[in-house]
Amino acid sequence: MSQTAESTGPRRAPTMADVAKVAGVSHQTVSRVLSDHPNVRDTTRAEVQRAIEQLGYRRNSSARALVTRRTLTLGVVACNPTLFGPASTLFGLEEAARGEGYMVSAVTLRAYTAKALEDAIDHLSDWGVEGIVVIVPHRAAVDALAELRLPFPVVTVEGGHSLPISGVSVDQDLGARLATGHLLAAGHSTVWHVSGPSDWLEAEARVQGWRATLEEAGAEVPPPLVGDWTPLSGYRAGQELAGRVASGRARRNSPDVSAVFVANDQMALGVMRAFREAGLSVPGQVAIAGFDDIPEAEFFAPPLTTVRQDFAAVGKASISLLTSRLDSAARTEPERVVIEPRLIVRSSTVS
Amino acid sequence: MSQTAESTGPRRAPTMADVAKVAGVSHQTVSRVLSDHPNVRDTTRAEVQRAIEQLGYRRNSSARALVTRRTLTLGVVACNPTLFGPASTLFGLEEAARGEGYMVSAVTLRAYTAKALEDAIDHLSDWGVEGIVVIVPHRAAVDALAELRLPFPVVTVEGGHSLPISGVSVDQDLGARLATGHLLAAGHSTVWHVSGPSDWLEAEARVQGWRATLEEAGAEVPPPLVGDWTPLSGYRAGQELAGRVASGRARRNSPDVSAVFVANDQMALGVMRAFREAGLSVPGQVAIAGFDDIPEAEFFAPPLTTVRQDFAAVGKASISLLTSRLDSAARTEPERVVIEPRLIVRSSTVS
DNA sequence: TGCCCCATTGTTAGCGTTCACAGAGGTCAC
DNA sequence: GTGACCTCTGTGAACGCTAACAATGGGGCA
Repeated sequence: MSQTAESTGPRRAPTMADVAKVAGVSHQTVSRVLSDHPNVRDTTRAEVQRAIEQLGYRRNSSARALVTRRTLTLGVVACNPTLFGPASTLFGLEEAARGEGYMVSAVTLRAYTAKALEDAIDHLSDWGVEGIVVIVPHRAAVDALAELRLPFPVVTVEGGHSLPISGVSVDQDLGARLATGHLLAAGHSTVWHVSGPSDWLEAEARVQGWRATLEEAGAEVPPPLVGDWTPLSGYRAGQELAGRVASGRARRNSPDVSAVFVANDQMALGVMRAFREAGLSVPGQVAIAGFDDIPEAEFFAPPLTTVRQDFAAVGKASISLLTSRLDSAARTEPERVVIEPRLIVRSSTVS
Repeated sequence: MSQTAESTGPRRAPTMADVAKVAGVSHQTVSRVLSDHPNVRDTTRAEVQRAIEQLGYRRNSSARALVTRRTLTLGVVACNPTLFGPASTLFGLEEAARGEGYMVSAVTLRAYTAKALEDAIDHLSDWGVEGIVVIVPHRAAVDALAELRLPFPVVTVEGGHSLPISGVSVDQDLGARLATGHLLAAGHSTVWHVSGPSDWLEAEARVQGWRATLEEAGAEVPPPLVGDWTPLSGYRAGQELAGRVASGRARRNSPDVSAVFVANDQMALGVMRAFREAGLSVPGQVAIAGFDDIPEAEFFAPPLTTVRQDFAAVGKASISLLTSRLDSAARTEPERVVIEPRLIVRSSTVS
């Protein structure tokens, strides 16, 4: 960190010309030193370095960007960064971007509408980002994204594979299969499901994996309950399920509730609370599996079996996808990276 | 969202001059239209707008920043944005910044060292941020920050009040008093404490508030157990406390464990798990209060009494502090905003 | 009619870099 | 000795924008 000039008055930041004058060279030589050009005599280089130090000079990024046509800035559109998944992805992503010399500017989305997405991207464009990562696993948003023909590369995170856009995603289908399969293997005749909102791609993929696993095993497929990722919605779904347990098979011919696969850990927490309040023991009477492996999951009552997603890897992959497209100006085909989730078995499914 | 030129070839983005030519005016008139200058005839303005639309023109932010000496970019240094607090703050902060026409660039910190902080700030400086918000409530970091004499305004979040730097913080002391007082009022003879790492300012303030409350009530002050904010560390502390309950007063003359104030909700979760495993009922045998009110807290087993911090307000306040310093170039005295926390009583403290 | 003023538009000069090229001076081989 | 070539350095021209000023033309008022 260079010291700021301590002189009096609101003097302007020193420029390359100032450094050049102090070092007794031309501004171009200063530029060469700064960009590590080989053809600079060592003594000259030292002289310039000293002048830079002395003045506390910093290269003006705007001027540089203007002439090089590179802002070295990447944009990120994230939905709610308060959620563990997006936040972790952002974390890994920023680290990777910084490692490659880029700056990350993030914009969050208040609403999941095409308009909001456009506004966010507009905002980023105004600042001259070279490319963007969109972490908005929402169908409407992704569709809107496909409509936009943007002048820079775009990489989606959990954006599905239906569109010709590069993207990184965790294999949600596999994750759901792991969890559902695990429950079936434990001897449950079928597995209920509390899903995320149906317009979220991740939610849909998990439903699909869950359903396919049941069908392949010849198990009955109960109607999924729909939540909104929040613990509260899980709680409501849990109350509904607890009611079914109480009334037993009698009710509507639907199968026994002895195992539930919940589409994320937060909702699973809500489901468990509802069961607890209904006097149902987990896993004694009902086994529960979640998705995400948030840091708290291990400490739930009981510790939650869940599907771990490597969000840091997702973030890293999205940046490398983006920067590779930036470097090879050629419009290559969309690329996709799929990351495998892992089942973490804890006591919410095994007694 | 404007359309990108669909023409063939990798043509450069249109400039103001291009727009001017199409509209049949000078580039300066285009500039006037873009900055809503009043003295432009309506017909001319319309003409220019049409040309802009037609070409898909966007103002080059670098060129603009170069001449106006304003990048309209704010930097944020955040510690682990995976934690609920920092993430929520960032969320509120970004929204506020965007509202005021700024872009937010975030850098995350891997390590809590002065070096890491300097690197992060260096990185932001390289991109020409006009000011930064530092969300690193870590003593070493804040001290390091004070050493740096930066050429732009800095606002800390939870940076304490010992330094002459502007900052926003939640009244941690008050929060701890609320929680501790609540437990004392419920009839507990004293309250144990599981604190955060001692080099975190928030942790220290909470310890202070807790201790002061006990002393003022004439209650015994048990030695605080130290955690690291993670559920696991809470779990360990919980095991330790459970051991004390088991061995009763006999042990070391320390007071009964019938109430625990835990410095954050995640650790409280760990403590509760330890108690559960030790066969201790909450709140029957031990009452527990946390801090933060993470979304999950309401669904813990049992739902957790905790201290809610309005992180969104913190983020918003930090931006308004920062932008006000940006506008009034005058070096005014450091300002401080303190936000009051609120006690949320749930069943972990009342049976 | 003549003058001033205002609304509107254009012209010119930077902002602080990098790039392309030119020039100076030395080394080397013939 | 001289031309080719290499190393090092400097000069001038962009990059795309805004700010300051100049210029034009019309209206109002004496």
